[in-house]
Amino acid sequence: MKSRASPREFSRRLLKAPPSEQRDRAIRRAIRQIPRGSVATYGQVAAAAGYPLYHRQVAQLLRKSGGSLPWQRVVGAGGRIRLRLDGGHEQRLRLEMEGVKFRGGRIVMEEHQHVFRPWEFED
DNA sequence: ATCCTGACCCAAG
DNA sequence: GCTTGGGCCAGGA
Repeated sequence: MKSRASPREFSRRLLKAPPSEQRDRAIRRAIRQIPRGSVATYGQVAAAAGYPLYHRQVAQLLRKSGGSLPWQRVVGAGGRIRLRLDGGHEQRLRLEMEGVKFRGGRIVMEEHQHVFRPWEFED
């Protein structure tokens, strides 16, 4: 017999190529869950939406249609702002206006980390 | 089909 | 602490 897919590969295939529209809806829903003064990482948003390996697509979606979402509340792992130049500056200002504190170049995640509640995403 | 590009992530060094 | 390489994935050229 041929070698079988690893557990990780197995789950990856199950979640592979979901309709982009449905995926985007789930991601938007997750982002809208983040309250003022809190933040979540790209990876956490993706996982909360039901697509653990799609953190890059969260960023992709934000680039495309961030205007209709509280985009400033989605940050990089460790509370880092990943947007560059003016964009990054604006994101930081927007967050500080919501009361989010920074230490060095990072958000104080111990205070502002939003914890998603899985059951709020059931259909 | 192939190559390149991201608002990514993380284990290593 | 910071930098890097490799892994990930969709979308556009």
